[in-house]
Amino acid sequence: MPELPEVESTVLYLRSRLPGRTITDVTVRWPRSIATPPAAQFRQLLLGRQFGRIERRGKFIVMHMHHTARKPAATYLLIHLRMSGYLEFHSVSDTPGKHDQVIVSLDDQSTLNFHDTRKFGRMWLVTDPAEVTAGLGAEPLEPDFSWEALRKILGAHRGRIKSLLLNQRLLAGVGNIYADEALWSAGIHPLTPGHRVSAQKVRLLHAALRKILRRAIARHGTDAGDRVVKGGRYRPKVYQRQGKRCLRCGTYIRKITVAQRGTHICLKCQRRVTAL
DNA sequence: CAAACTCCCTGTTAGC
DNA sequence: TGCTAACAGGGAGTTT
Repeated sequence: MPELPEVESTVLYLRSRLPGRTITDVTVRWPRSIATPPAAQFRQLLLGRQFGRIERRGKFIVMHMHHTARKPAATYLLIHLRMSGYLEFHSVSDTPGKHDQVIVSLDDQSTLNFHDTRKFGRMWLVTDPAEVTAGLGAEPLEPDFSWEALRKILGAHRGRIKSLLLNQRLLAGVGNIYADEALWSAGIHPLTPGHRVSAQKVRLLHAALRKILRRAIARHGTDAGDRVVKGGRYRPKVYQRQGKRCLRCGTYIRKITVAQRGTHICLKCQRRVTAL
């Protein structure tokens, strides 16, 4: 499931091929993949446009589309891969796969295919990316994201820390894999109330988050066996390792449910905080 | 403010 | 073997 590192890897990949390319056709095979505008308009507005800068905000891919004489309004194409989406280049002569929901033809005989088995992914075409990303919280890899900034976020909430880490309005880009990895690394139990995480643990969590996210980007993300991220070489330390031994202490990794999400923990390394 | 639940989807897996 | 039901999960929305 694409999270910050997987989306960042996708962005780096797209940057190597898309800027400068012009769209010659758009085929929407599953209209609900387009959040806005309606599919026909989406296609019409994209025809003849050229790709500009490509960025990431949280788990969103943000692509600037150059304006043209006929289409002067600034336009941004945003993509959220959600559970099962990924982007892949094909040749125009290739037959689209069963799960290719949107196909964008380019002026170099290639196509950009939005493959999405579970159809949860979405694309937006807007004049201002903020229309989509306005509610997002801090970028954990931004230089100004200090441990004090994390402390301020956690200190303001009594909810379970795992829920807080997954909340995109607080932190942008962290999902189930890296939330579990960071909490294990920092030795924090996922049910700990945010405001009860000690300053020392916040420091550890802050360092762990950044280190793990950077490391995962360098490894092109995590291949969690869902084939969404092909060739990702980040190896989780606890995620999906239930029943195996903790790499730090040897205790068996447990799997529990927190906030309706599978959560992997080492009960010895991640002590539950009960004292006030 | 927090937590739980519902919905959107389909491949995978467990159960019979 | 073949079928069905449960399950996973990001995020928006609704209910408790």
